Amino acid sequence: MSRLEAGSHNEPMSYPTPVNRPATIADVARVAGVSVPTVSRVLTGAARVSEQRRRRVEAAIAELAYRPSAAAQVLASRHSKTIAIVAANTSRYGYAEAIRGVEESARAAGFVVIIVVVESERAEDVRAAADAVLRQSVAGVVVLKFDPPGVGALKALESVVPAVALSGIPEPGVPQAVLDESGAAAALTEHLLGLGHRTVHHVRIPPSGKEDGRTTGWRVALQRHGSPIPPIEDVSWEITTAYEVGVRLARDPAVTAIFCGNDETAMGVIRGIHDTGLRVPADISVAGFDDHPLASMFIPALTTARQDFAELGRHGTAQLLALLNGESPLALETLEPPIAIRESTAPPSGRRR
Amino acid sequence: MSRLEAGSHNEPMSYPTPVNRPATIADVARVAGVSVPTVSRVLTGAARVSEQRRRRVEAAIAELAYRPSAAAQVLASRHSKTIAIVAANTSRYGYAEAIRGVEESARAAGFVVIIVVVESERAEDVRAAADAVLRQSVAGVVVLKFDPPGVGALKALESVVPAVALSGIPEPGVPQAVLDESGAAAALTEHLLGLGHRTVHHVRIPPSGKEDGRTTGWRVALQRHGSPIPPIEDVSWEITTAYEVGVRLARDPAVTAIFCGNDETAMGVIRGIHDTGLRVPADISVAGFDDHPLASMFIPALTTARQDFAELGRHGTAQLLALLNGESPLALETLEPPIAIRESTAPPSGRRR
DNA sequence: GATGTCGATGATAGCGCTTTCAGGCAACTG
DNA sequence: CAGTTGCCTGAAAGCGCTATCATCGACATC
Repeated sequence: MSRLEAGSHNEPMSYPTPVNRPATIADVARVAGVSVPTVSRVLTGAARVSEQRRRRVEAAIAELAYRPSAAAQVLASRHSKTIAIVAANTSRYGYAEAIRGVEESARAAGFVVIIVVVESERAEDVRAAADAVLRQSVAGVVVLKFDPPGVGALKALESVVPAVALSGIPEPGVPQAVLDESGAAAALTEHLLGLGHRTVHHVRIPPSGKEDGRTTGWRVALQRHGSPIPPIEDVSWEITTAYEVGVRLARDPAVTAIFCGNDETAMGVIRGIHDTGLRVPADISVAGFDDHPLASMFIPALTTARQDFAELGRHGTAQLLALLNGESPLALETLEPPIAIRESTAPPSGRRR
Repeated sequence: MSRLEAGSHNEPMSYPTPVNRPATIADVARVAGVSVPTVSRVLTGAARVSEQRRRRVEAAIAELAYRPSAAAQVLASRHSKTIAIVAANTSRYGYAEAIRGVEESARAAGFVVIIVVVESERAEDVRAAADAVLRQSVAGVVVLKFDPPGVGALKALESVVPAVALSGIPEPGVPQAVLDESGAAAALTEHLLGLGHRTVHHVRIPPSGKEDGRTTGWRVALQRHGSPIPPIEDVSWEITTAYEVGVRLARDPAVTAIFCGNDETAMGVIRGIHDTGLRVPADISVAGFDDHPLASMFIPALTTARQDFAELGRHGTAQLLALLNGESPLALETLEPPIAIRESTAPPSGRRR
């Protein structure tokens, strides 16, 4: 540590070099007895350095516990090793899992992740998020395009910074990884229809745009079967709204099968049905979506579509990294969620119609 | 935009100023007809600028869609506006909620959040996380000290960078926000004992250290009542392990009440009990912990302790911000989780002993 | 009228790095 | 042995900002 003071001869003598100032590249160079650029070269591998000097530099780095400043590196090299995740939410199941997937892949590739929340789809919130991203000089962005704020953020960023979207609906444009929700939603609806239900009601979670893949798949399957299309029940992310919808639907004798936008909603709906005295699936069948970790523990275990959000995040990140490498990645990568038939769906009882 | 080229007279004429290069402070200064430091002054508010110039600068900023580079600001000012969240996991319920709380408060205070995952408690993983944090020149860190990796990361960082811990056990040392788990765990255990159970079994989730607050509270309550202390059942984060423990405990006729380390585990345990043909709470009572959003929707609804992780995150962040402001915050801030008695606990049936 | 005082401004010097660029040296040519 | 090569190396410049300092009027003071 005293060696850190070696270069301080022309500093005011009043106080010595602060002992805890983190070491800089100049400190390393001094200790190793080489020039600053040489240290930089061993750091970045930009050019060859003689074995002997490399060793001295590495020793000095270890001795000083030196860590290059990311900020300085970005400034000088104009290359950033951070990527931003832009999302409207960070803690709900699908979101959190997707973020986990992105973080894992990013870290594995030596990137650091910043997380930028878009509060709403209002222009000012979208702008605030975009500003935050752009000020950070990130290498690229992964946008969770699961909802209107996500859509807005993507629009604001796609032309300014390398971006990939994670989404539930394939769409031309930006590179994206998509979990094909509409196919799985249709399969689930058809499963219910195949059980003998005359139609399937739908409880919709806040959609990403005009209509999301889950709702579309449901509608398409009903149309294909010539089944009537009942009015959609909307819920918020607040699970009690699902509970209330469950209570309401249970009171309508025409309801025998319900397809819910996600598993949490399905659990709320089932609980609502349960509290009216009806049974799932004996009286009413309920299907969820996502295969939440608790879906198979719920009583009854949920019939649902298996969505691997973490995998989605990993794929998206891989695409972004490819993009940054100049490889032009497939603009679209689709994962097909398989469906899991469990206990919450069964043939209609006949007691209802 | 042509004004951007005003300063490029001595550049090679071969190609014009790249049109999409983001504007720098120098561009703003040129367009506004002021010096660079003046622009900096209106940006940071570090000194007064005449009304007239301030307007011109603001107009130029808007015209050029200028956003100061965070990296350059950090480098020049030695003050960072980013804080790091260090955590072993980002997507499990308590973790995700705590992260959400931190992010919200940080954003409200104008900070950007980077997320650093400590893979395990192994020295190399801890070091990797600490390195990542330190290279980013963050203003401070919030460490989720919920598990051994978190404990390790905190140890590695606390003396190097302003840090606060989020935890379940009050501990002297670093400033921290704590959810007093042991009190709530004891209350839950006492609730079960009060119902007439001879003792309470415990299913432990991966603990943060030797023993976490949930386990301690349980043990203390049993001791206080002079109840026998049954061997602890351990589960991993994988919910199927909880299921298996449920099956196993159901087969032991001595088991009439179970206190689980968290709600997900409780649901797995209940499902396991259910699949052996026994009923909760009729045959066995089960209590969870956390008040997961699904806890009240589960059938039976879970008796549990209400933990507000997001609030914990907000408190921790507030402490960190105070610390950064030089105000020395309370080194310890404790939130008391109240308990919620619901359907999954009841008096013993007498059919078991 | 000479002298301070003060607020607003710009010139200048870095922050900690990477990136030219030119030099030095050894190993090859012919 | 002069004339290339080619590889390492350090000097110097500069990334986009902020901090420090000197300057310059305008105004107040004696």
